Amino acid sequence: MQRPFLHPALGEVTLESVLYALADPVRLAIVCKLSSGGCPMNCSTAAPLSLPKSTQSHHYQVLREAGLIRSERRGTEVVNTLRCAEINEKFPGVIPAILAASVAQHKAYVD
Amino acid sequence: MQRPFLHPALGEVTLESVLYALADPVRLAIVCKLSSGGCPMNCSTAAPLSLPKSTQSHHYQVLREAGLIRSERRGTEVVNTLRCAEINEKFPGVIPAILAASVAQHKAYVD
DNA sequence: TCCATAGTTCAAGGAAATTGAACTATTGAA
DNA sequence: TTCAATAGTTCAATTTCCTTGAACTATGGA
Repeated sequence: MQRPFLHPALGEVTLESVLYALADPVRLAIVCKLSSGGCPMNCSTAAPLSLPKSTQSHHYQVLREAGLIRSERRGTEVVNTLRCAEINEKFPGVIPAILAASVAQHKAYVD
Repeated sequence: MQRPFLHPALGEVTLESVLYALADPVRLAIVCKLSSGGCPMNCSTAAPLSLPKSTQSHHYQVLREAGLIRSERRGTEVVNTLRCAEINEKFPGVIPAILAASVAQHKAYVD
């Protein structure tokens, strides 16, 4: 058995660490993908392609410790779900506004 | 004459750099203070006390380059104003939600 | 049992944050 | 005009953080 994942309680989640986690383009992309996917996703699926696995692993750890995702082992893979609903209770509107802005920004880039 | 401050055009402002700038506790505090003050404020006034001036200067530079503040020299001091209205056009709701969450977080800490 | 898959951990190199010290620019007073 | 005070900036050094290759662990299937 590998060491279990540690998830902060909602009370331990700070605005600064949430913003810090989302400030990185890779992590924001992961969160957007998890959000748009609608269902739990393993690490390789949600992360941008061609990113070294060790780097991916690090980014998932940051997202986990910030309280943004919950990770569970399922066989050989790790399945991740967003904790947006919880965080939205504590910091109303923050995550939805950021996700919407991220989508809008990418649309603007394509146009 | 000192070199003039450079402010990115709204089109150059990215969500990632805005979040990055706000992810730091000192910079978030500066933005909150500028927001709650309602009027332009010089650097020393808006920054937390006891922070070295060189560190303050660095944080203001990050805020400026992220597009969050506009800085103008007035005599010996630099007067800073928030660019929230502009950014709110580009990324609706992001800044208000973060500012509200920051206020709520500090209230919760006091309680 | 052996191999492939999916991640983790560790260590090293490179990039970024913090801050003391020296500097610049402006203002006001003598 | 000269001097001193005020408000920031710049530079350089230290420390701290990020990225990633290499080696490793754990699970599941052939």
